[in-house]
Amino acid sequence: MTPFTEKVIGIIRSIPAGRVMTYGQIAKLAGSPRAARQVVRILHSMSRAYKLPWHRVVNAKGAIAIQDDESYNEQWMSLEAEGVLVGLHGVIDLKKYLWEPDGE
DNA sequence: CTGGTGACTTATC
DNA sequence: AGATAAGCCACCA
Repeated sequence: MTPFTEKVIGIIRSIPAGRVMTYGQIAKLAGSPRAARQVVRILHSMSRAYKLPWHRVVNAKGAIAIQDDESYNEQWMSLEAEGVLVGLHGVIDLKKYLWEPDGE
């Protein structure tokens, strides 16, 4: 367990319902602006153990990044359930839903 | 230990 | 604007 991991977990846990964050933002807030991959790995790895809202994390385009259809569908449903309108391509309107902790 | 990969991002061409 | 390269670091073979 590294400090980076703990930060990432804390950041993801702080994402309010109905809002999303990008991997890049999380990585930057955690201390490594280009460590988006680690965020992904941590998320994938810890979401199950820490009950993290991984469905509130999307890529830089504001789209669902998952490759697995089942998980993709699960994220889609979770977002819709929180009031986030997801496009048919899994694209989310970042201008509306992107949560910036600094601008909170 | 070495090497390759990944639910990604940003900068350059 | 689409394609390429480099960066990041944990995990698995």
